[in-house]
Amino acid sequence: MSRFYITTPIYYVNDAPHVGHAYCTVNADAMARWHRQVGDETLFLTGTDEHGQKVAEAAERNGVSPQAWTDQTSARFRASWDDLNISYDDFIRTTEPRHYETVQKFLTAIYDNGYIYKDYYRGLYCVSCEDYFTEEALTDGNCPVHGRPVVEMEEENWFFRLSAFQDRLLEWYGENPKATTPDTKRNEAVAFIKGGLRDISITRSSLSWGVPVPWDEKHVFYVWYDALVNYLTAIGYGRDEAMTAKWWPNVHHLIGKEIIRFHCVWWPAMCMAAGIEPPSHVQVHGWLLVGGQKLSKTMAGEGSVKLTDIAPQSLTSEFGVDPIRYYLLRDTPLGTDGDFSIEGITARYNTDLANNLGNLVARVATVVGSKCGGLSTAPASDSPLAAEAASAVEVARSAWQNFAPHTALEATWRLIGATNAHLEQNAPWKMEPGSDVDAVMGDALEALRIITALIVPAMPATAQEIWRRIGQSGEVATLNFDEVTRWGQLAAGIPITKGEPLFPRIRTEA
RNA sequence: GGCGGCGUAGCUCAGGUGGUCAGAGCACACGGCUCAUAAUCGUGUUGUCGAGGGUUCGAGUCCCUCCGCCGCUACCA
Repeated sequence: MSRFYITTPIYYVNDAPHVGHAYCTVNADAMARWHRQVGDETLFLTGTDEHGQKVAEAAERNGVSPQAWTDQTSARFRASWDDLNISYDDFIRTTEPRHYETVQKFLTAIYDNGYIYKDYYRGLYCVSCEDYFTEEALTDGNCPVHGRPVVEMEEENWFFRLSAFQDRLLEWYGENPKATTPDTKRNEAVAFIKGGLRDISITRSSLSWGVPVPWDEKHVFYVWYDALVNYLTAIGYGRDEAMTAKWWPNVHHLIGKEIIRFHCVWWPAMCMAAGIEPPSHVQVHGWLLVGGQKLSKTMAGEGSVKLTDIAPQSLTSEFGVDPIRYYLLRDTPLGTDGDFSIEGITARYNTDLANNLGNLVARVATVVGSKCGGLSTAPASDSPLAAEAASAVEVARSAWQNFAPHTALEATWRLIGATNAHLEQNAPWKMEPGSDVDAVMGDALEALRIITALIVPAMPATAQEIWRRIGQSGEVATLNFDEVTRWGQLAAGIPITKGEPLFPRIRTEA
């Protein structure tokens, strides 16, 4: 047995939970569920990032304290994840005492190792924004937000000596080419490092909503520097050495491509500076890009809808939780950008869920009812479906192991297709009740039993419902993947339940 | 500007090291079946593999040029 530690980014509380967050979180959840199925001791971490100037400002605008504000907004993420059936083991908030303690210990270790020094940050500052801008970011030499002149300012900051890690990072990526996947994203990070690393300021003295710098009370850590450390907070860094040693550095950070630099450059360097191993793996995913007609009609008065405008719950309430989970996992391979559209969801729903899987469950139950007295029959050990099932199981296993949910599901649906074909070839509905029908339906039921185990990571609730209908006891998700997917275990004589259609077909207007 | 990627059937895309590599799914057409959510099964059509040139006995697959699209090129979610 091994361990599996997977994380999502912690989401910024000022954002409303949207489909982009859901995409990442559902993928992490499916991965965590699969690893639990194979018996890995699993830790699945998500949470919210609650510091920084924008949060402080939003709280003030709303007339509440920053803590009260983040309490409200963090809860929206929990509600979204509960709705999507996300099985996180820990939900971290960066305003928790445990996080303050770990951040301070971690950054003090870097400080003690000599990689943090005091200097002045110089830049063009907009007084209205209370923010710095680069030359290129200006509009006609003025602040792009307020259109007012910027002033050259300098601020005393603490800096992290990122430049000291350029060679070590390159060496590390040379030895660990799979530390960031897919390769194209790793190449991006490496190219960035090769371009030369500059030191970066990691504290602010202009605001107080952050983790205090232990050796300089006038400063708080810049939000990214506190945020990245959450991955260590959850495993007790600085507080529980045994727990930290147990989970680190074998972690899988699932992130979006927009934050590669922080996770694939800064974060490994920070770990090196603190004297611990860098995270073993960062899996980068692409973005979903909004397309389609309906979305634009319903959600945007004029023009384009952004993915960040779409609340996950607006989708689950219309299509159901498992269909949305399935769509997010199946439609877009992890690592590339994908299209997001209502038409796409509907197509997946009708084709894969209603026609293939749902209909299979229904027709099997009906024929068992009419030809086998409603009771299960035993599968044949030499059924052609046994080989199909073994193949699907093998492909799925390898795919989940390699962060490719869409491949695992594709293989599962090939088995569903093979099972439908098996029924067509044998046409049990034409046969008289007896051993021939029993053999055909035993094979179909057994294939369905294995299919059910295969869809657990993607559609846990649906899996459990099919499990119940085919007369199996207990929770399918708790059964060992390798054992439960072995052909030939279905017992005869168990009542099979027909039930309502699992996924009623969606009628689309022409 | 520099570095990197992409352009393959109507759509979404597979195609390490050149020789069944011209493919899959969806869509479409025809046929079968009627157990099932008008679902399902079988068969089939579509492509000068972005353009041009080169290397080779042989190139989506290597080289050059061009066209088009995209990403990264540093800090404040």
